[in-house]
Amino acid sequence: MFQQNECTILSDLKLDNCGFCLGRSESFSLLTKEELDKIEKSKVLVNFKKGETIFKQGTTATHSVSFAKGLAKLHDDRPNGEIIYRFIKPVELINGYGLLFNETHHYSVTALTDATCCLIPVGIVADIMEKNTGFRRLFIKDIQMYNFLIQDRLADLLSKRNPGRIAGSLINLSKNVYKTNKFHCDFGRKELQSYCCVSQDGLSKTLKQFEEAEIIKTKGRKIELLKPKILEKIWQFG
Amino acid sequence: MFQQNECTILSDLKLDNCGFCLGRSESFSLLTKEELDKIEKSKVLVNFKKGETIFKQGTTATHSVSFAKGLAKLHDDRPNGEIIYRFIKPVELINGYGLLFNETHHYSVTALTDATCCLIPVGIVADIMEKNTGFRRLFIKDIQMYNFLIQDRLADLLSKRNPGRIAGSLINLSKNVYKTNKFHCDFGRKELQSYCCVSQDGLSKTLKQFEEAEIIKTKGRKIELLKPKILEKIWQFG
DNA sequence: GTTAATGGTTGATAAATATCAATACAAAAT
DNA sequence: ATTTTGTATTGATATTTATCAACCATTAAC
Repeated sequence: MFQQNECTILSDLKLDNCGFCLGRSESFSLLTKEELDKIEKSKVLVNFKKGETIFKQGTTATHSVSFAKGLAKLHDDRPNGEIIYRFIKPVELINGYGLLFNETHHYSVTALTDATCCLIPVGIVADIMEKNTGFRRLFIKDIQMYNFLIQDRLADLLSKRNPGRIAGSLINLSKNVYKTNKFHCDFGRKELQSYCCVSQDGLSKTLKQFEEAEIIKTKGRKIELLKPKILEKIWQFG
Repeated sequence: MFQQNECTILSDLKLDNCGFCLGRSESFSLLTKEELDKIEKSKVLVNFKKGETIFKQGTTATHSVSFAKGLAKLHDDRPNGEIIYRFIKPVELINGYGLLFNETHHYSVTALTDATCCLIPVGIVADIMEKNTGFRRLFIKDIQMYNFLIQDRLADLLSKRNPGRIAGSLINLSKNVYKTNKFHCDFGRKELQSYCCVSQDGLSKTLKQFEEAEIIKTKGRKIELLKPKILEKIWQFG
């Protein structure tokens, strides 16, 4: 099958047009022409270089962020080190607890590649949410879904040991982030470790074990899942 | 200071009157007279015996639950065992992800003592949410707050070892559940273990260590925090 | 009062994990 | 090509934790 890459789509739809997000993010499809205009006028497109902070936990959530291009990590910076809750890819709205709970970001988002975000002032979004019931429902549902996914992943990690944690994380990367069995990570072992919630040396060792059992193949940042089904089993049983 | 117990309050305010919840749960105070009437007419008071299931994860969330009397555990039944996310005491609304995300309960709630709940059909609540903006905001905020607390606790447990997990859990029980330094648990070690995310033997041993260091004192289900500040330190540092 | 049953504790053992230091590797710079 | 720098791996060691089986305590049943 013919596979369109990110760049083609971007040049087709023009990134600075809300049609871009419309075509990708469900909740935006319920906005009226006027509401879209309002967003179009108030939004700001911002480019981030690889490694740059998109926003930081503890700061005020002034904007609703639509992630349009690149890859980012959503992480919680804890006293004992960072935990990566999830990876963010286009098009995803990043509206954690800030928008509906209090005005504070409860985690940080950092670009892993050069990235582009569309920032919409929270006031505008709140306003539209107030008036457009359909949008509101879907928008809130969206936020809740992402929060639930995070919570569920944390509970999963908490109830498993290293092999299970790493197996599950690799499956996640393959299924939900890169959507292929053979992918090149846009980040180093440090990030993979924070994502799996495992020590860095421990990660290396378990990866080696998987490799010796011919379940995966690694070369630098390239990872290939040779036997995804066995990996699923390891995930399940611990 | 004179301390009123649960029973006194109940007989004063009459449990089957919405005034009871009104006096305790913030979001209810923003309802109009008509909305309260509507709830009053459609609500059902249900008594649960100790150990009974209030609702079970996976089932459809047909009601919004206001927990009026007793103590309950909110737990996630996972393949590897249950995790207790939090304890529920009067008056708390239990509206996890079910109400705003999909119609399914994502965790179970079980009574730890004899308990009374007020069940309000979700349709009624959704209806009022639709119309009453102030209530909606506070109600959603409430749900988000509880979800965030759970997420944050999971991340905390995940980043700490046994002593830190147990210290943190004891502090939580003392500060947020029983609101005193010397309390009698309404549940056994099995539950405490699921709450701390630690093996049962491991829990015993760490409690013993704390006791030998004269940080706590235990007698059966009675626990007294002798040096809460040291406990806080243990929590912080792992 | 004795017996059974349940729940909690304890010590010994085994497994898993983190940590440390040394090494290997890869990428970038000279 | 060679050095330099940052990153990744590896083996040895030390902690930590779970598990198992035995034991003790408390309560319930007879």
